[in-house]
Amino acid sequence: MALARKNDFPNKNLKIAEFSKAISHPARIAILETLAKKRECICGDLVLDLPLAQSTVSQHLKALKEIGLIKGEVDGPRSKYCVDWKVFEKYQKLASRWTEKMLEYRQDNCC
Amino acid sequence: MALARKNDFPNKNLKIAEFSKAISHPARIAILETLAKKRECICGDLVLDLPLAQSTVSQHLKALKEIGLIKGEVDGPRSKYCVDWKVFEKYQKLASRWTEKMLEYRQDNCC
DNA sequence: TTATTTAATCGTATATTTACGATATACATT
DNA sequence: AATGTATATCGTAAATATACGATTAAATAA
Repeated sequence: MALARKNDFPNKNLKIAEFSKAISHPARIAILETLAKKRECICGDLVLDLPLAQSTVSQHLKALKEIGLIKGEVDGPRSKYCVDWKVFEKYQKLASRWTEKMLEYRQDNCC
Repeated sequence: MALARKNDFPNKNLKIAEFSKAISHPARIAILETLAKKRECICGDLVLDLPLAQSTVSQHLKALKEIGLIKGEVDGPRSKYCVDWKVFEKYQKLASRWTEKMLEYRQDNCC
């Protein structure tokens, strides 16, 4: 979103939007799932898992890293990644609280 | 996402991504909130609420309508919208099940 | 009928996202 | 030292998203 507009919306909503955007692509969902499931924090195995080029996977990893959902660590010639659970949980709570609050407003539709 | 790629990912993940994308913009979050809170399904009041042009709001409404999260109804010269709660709940469940399943994998980070 | 109001759509500009191949870098192996 | 491997980054193309003003269409009000 354009930087100028960011001030026009409440910060909590910006955070929810940010998290949602992170998981708005199936490749990033798959990456998060794989990192969560594997005991060892996978690196280039992700490339093998996904139907995408190495550079594209790297790009998605960078996006996830930038908002803090994953952490990276260099391990010799390769890179390890893992979910940053503290951050993940923080976002998850924000998002699930929002959807639950939404559902509380539920009523018979007027249209 | 490119159409060709859609077959490369599980359908459930595509749905989660779709929902996430819908709420990946603060304007659409605000629209959903407003529609949920107001008894009457608002129309152009949304434009007054948001720091965006009428045409832009219309565009966001269209996006929400296209994936089914909201429904529209013509009421004289104006348009009423409301949340389609059945659809909202369906997506919400998908998404929250996913995040909860993710959290079950939580373990001490290896990096 | 004519004017007004409301909202969708069109045209368009700009920014962002997604994808790839090529290249660079950093470490390991020989 | 030279080679190989893993991965980040660069350059770039194409698609999509976001925003706006102008226009259109449809209904009401004058």
